[in-house]
Amino acid sequence: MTASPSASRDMASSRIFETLKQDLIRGRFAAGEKLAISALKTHYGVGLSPLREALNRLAAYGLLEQENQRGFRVPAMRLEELDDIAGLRTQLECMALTQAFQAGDPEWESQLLAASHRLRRSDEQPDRIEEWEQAHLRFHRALLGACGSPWLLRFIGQLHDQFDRYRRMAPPNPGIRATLDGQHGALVELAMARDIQAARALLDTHIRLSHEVARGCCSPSP
Amino acid sequence: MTASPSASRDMASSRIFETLKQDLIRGRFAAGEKLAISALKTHYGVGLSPLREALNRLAAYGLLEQENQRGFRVPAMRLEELDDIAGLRTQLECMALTQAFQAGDPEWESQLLAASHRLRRSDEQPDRIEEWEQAHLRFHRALLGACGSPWLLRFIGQLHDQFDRYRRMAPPNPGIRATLDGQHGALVELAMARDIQAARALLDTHIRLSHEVARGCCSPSP
DNA sequence: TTGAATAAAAAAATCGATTTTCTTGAGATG
DNA sequence: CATCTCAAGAAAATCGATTTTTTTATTCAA
Repeated sequence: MTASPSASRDMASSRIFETLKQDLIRGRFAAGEKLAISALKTHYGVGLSPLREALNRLAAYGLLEQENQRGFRVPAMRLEELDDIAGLRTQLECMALTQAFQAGDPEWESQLLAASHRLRRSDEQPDRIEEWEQAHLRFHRALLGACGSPWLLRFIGQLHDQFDRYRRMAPPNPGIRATLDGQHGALVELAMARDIQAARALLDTHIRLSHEVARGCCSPSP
Repeated sequence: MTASPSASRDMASSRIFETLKQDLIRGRFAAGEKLAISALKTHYGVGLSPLREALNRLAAYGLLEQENQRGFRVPAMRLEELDDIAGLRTQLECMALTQAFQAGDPEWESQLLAASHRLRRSDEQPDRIEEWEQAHLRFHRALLGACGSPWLLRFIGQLHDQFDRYRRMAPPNPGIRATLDGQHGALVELAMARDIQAARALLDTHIRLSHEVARGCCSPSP
């Protein structure tokens, strides 16, 4: 039973893709920074070919920009783009929520309860940020997972990654954060009751509030 | 003044990406087919590295599937997926249409009229399919281009490419096609009048009708 | 005949080196 | 003093060869 998360069965290009993706979302590179390919090569200990393939995939995904013969660059942080991402995310997630409520079966309810429980546990461990991030992402995926539209879920996931790049750059706001944490539980209750109207309103508020926090990404963190 | 469309200033990987993308949408590869990389290499006359980078980008874009250590495969045609693509495309395009009508300025109107005119000209030349396809794509882009959301436009473009792969595989239907052609002109009129309600209804019908045609992709063409 | 094991062949992924392109800065020119 | 030219250096893109993995073909045992 081999169950390592980043199995070495995967290709080097896939492994470095996932690693770089996480590092980009976590903000380990400066916004607007030009990536020095040979530096990445030595830093991550991979060859040139798999590295370049990963960079190409990330560019197609929207987490990097490729300039003509000038390599790759981390996209700049633009408040205007964050607003676009957040607004569209709200609309797509509300759309998916409605469909998930209509199509959700008992298995979906179970998965949602499980994801909600894991997230609540992570809320209590403020030092384990990466675990909370994973639990949070999985919760939102579980909430909408039953919507029945793979393409909608794909786009929502892509927007979520983009959004998180901004949110994780912003200074934390414990007050708002507590509110957001509570909303996760409330969303589950509304899901069980299939209260579409209230749930849409709450999800809208939830993303809008998170958007407000993320908007701090461009101010200096004191 | 050098103005070639596929300038050789571009990297080989970008050129082969565009070429392969078009060939995939045009259905030059069988659905489900496994791509023989060395065959592509000789057929397109490119090296291995730029080719693999292009394949990786296409996989991230959704026009290819990458299997773990087994290369790349053309996605199968599944009616279920076409329905997903068409349904989501309808919702996203109607969303963008509303925003474009609200934000559209005189420049947008001009571009739309120009694109509409080019498309009507292409309608009259049934032998030049590729030119019509380009004019058609540009018309739909012009219609929604003023919506103000780059991410929404990105997703719509991606869905349009996916949709076209199915539509171009389906046998043509001259009757429906004539109706669809007429709807393009009607959409322009409604755009000029900023009649959001009617335009949304018409765009919905337009995509639904095109969807019906595309659904023929899996039947044998007699 | 079926099924497992394995060796040969084919294909994919990766590496190391080369070619091409961009960037930088010194020196020439107006 | 600003601007231009061009060569040296750095970086990116590409090529050819090697390594790894999968697929196919074959043999042997049940």
